[in-house]
Amino acid sequence: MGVRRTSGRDGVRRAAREAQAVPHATVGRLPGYLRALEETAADGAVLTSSDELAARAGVTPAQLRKDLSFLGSYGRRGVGYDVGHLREQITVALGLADVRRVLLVGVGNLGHALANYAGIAERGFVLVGLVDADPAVVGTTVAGLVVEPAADLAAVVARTGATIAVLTTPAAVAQRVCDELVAAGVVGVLTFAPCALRVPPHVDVRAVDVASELQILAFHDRARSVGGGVS
Amino acid sequence: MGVRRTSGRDGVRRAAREAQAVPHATVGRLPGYLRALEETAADGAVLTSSDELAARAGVTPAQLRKDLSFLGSYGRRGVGYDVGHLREQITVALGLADVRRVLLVGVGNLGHALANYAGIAERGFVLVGLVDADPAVVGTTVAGLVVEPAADLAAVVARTGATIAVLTTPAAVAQRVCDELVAAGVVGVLTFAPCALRVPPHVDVRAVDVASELQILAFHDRARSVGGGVS
DNA sequence: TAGATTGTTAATCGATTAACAATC
DNA sequence: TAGATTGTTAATCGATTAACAATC
Repeated sequence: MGVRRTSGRDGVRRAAREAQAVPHATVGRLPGYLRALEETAADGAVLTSSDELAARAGVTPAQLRKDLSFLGSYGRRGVGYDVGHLREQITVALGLADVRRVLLVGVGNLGHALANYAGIAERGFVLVGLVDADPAVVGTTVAGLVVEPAADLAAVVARTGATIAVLTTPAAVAQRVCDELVAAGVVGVLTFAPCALRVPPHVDVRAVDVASELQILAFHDRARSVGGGVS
Repeated sequence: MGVRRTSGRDGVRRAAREAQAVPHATVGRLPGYLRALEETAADGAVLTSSDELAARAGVTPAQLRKDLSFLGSYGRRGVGYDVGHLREQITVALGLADVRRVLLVGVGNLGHALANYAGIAERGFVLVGLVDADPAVVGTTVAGLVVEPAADLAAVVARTGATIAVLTTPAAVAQRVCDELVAAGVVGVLTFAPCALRVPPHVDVRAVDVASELQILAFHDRARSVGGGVS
């Protein structure tokens, strides 16, 4: 920890080392930059600037340049950024150079919707398996995949080589399923279950809780009506 | 801005003033604390501690106490926190004392799933309207509500008094719909569309992008395989 | 050369952590 | 009183911002 900025020779090894040092907050914004670059590319532009890209991504140009500087120096002063090249660099930085295999556990309403969500396949992932505990759902085909029983979870992970899982089970079973996923070798979990998940340090959890998001919006809504309305 | 800690007399007025000063990061964790308290209450406990509550919420006890201190002094030294009372205080702080009205725009796969998501109603919100642009969907009943046409959006906001909207439209129309929502008086937007939304300063946006979340997981996955595996 | 735009530095700001005095 | 646990302080840490030198 605390790798101090050196004068900066040896290119490749530096890039590899620095990847470790990309701040969390920056990593969280990289997907937005990638999205912005894809929009720019779709418009046919070959070159872009921190001003344009930042505007598209909804951040300040200073923030964007700072963030990109953690990945390397991929722009040209006085000129801007090559859209295709920067896109490639961010793709590599995010680990999307090769497609990641995703397993979805819990094929209820939400799981069903996510399985059919095109954005997943379009942005570097393949859905490789579906698992559910409900016998009425097991065996049905969703998004081109046959739903497999919860009892086979470990086997499905092993067979598919999934490293990332999407968890859309009821909260009551989320921790148990998560433990099984981790034991089977999954290292990233995106959970929609409204409960905290405990995982070992080598596993990464991202939690999306729709009700929590609404509650955060409610706070600001309230603050607006109660407070004097300053800014 | 920058209200300096005063010696701390006058209780009620202070609570109201300080609500303005709750840090963003703290606000983001309050829903988790509320959830943890609800679990604790369900277990029949009347009293809890920062240790227990923090464990349930997945944070450190120091973090939890610091966060709660921004709301006021609702615990008793040497004793702990009264579950019901703290729950009430956080509920009030989040602006959930009275139910917030939510409008959902975009009744596709995901919108359908969210409309039927029980967690929304259970945690302080009422779904008051559904809007979609597709004539095949308009007029159908989902989650007990009749889907209304996109052309009536402003009228639906006015009639229902919705202040918060959930946006599950395609990215291509998200900004336009968002503008209409804001013009109609909505002050909080939870969007699932994979694009940055521009809103005036008095409006709050929370964005959930499933593919972005997966990409963030991919980054850590990659860092794990490339890096030496330090921590 | 003049104008444009990056990459980096340094200053500021906000969040987290740890320790402990207050107090039940 | 002794033990427990909060609420607060101060130190640390990380993130953001703004300005500008480097350089195309």
